[in-house]
Amino acid sequence: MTSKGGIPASPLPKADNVQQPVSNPRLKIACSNCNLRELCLPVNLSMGEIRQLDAISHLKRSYVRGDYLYRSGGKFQSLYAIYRGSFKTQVLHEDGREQVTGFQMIGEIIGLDAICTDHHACDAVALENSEVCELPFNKLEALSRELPSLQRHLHKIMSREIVRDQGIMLLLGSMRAEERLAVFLLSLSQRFAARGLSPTQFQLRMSRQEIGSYLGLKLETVSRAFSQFQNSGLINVNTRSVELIDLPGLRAFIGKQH
Amino acid sequence: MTSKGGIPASPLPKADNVQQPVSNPRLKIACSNCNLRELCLPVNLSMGEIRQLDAISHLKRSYVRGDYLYRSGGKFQSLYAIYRGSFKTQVLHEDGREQVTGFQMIGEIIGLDAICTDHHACDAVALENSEVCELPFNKLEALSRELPSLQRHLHKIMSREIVRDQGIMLLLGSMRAEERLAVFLLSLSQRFAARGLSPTQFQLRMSRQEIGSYLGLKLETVSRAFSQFQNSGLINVNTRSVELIDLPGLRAFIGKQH
DNA sequence: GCAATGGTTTGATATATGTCAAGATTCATG
DNA sequence: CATGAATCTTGACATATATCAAACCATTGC
Repeated sequence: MTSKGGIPASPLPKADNVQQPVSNPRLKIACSNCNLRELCLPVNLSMGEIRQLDAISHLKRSYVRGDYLYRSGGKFQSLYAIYRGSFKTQVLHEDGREQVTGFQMIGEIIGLDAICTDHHACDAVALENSEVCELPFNKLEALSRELPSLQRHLHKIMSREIVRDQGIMLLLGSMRAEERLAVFLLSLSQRFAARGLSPTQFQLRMSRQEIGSYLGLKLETVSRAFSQFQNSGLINVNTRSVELIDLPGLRAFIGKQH
Repeated sequence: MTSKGGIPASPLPKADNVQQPVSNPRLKIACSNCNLRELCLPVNLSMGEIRQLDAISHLKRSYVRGDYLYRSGGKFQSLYAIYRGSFKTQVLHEDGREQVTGFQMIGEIIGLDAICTDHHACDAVALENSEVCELPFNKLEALSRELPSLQRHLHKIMSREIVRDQGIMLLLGSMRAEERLAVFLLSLSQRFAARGLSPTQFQLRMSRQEIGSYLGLKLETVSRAFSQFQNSGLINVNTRSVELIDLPGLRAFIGKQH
């Protein structure tokens, strides 16, 4: 395994959307140990409850680009709250095909796929220097029996993942290439905004090939779609840095015939 | 709303796989009120625990083909365990596009999508005469705080849904039309087998159009793929009745180039 | 039992995306 | 700073699936 627990990550490259634990008031700290946020754990816990949650969350672990957080088939122990950086999850088919099933960023919980069989159903790979906070699932379950609001939040996180996946199914099943890219860019924009980062200027952390895998397209098609948006004046794109110039235009683009 | 709670369903058409509450030993009864099965609720509950579960599950409700079990946007109250028949779930995009996100059959739990927002994120529509057992979610949560094995089972059900959806993403993102149909048929086969029904002979409860929506294909493409399989001697198909002649052949078909 | 309706099959053709290939750009490394 | 390795872009062409259309079949209701 290539994961390097505990080793401090090297400095991040300069970028618009370097994801530091910013103190956005919307993102209240719920777990002082790992600085977990509203996005991953509930805010309506008392200080005492937060301390309980704190007690079960392990120390952070660091990963560099390409490191595996976990691998498909690996034994399930914990969920992970992303504290810094980002990951992709992918499923591999025996014939070598791979499908990126999601990109996860700061504040999101990863590993839910493993609960049903006690073994991970996908790989999770760091897209950049990243840190996660480990949440041993047994302890999380035990604590959520004590704390109904934690229990409900855990259920909501799982349900949200189901809804998100259904949205991807809609995208993969019935949208054209450029619509898929528009949905993808708008979804990133929204997630950055929710974290107090710019919704219109950001760095992509993934390759055209990875975007293509996620969107069910070949990398050339993704590249062409980027160029099309640029030519239409909807975005500015230079390799991995993206500026969304016309958000309403991008939104209007989705669902249009031709 | 077209759902007709409490009205007894009219007699089912004759078919190979009429889904009655058969007493397959693998499918142990876990809830005497609604006769829930291993597939939807845990078997390792004591009689007392089963009685508790029993107490929270409402009486069955009946639906005929086309009835809505719930609609997108509707307030979330309960999960539903399918007791007889089958449903489809679909998400609708404002532009009129629809995507079938799943087909659910006896023993499966439906409604998990609604937990995260307290409102349903998709429609659930009966594909035939069906009955469900309503499980008020508040009560289910409360009881699962008392019964760790129920809690774990609920988590597993949600996690299984996530994994299932990721499988569909792989299918939609990287498989050819005939592979998608093969995966679909094999998945049905396996689910019928798990219910003590024939894994090789069954009636489809959904139209070509619905299969197509689920698989990200047009109905004509689905029809052609059926015909291809028939010509290759892999299956026998006559409108909605299907016989899988060569299961290994179907399996081998998946992942083949061309 | 027959018409009407909706679902299915099949054919001919169009088109969006994939494939292959070359060149350009960016990134990593010594 | 130079070199090589990835990654990205763009073009020409191939192909799988969509679209359009017609005929066929099955189911429903009268």
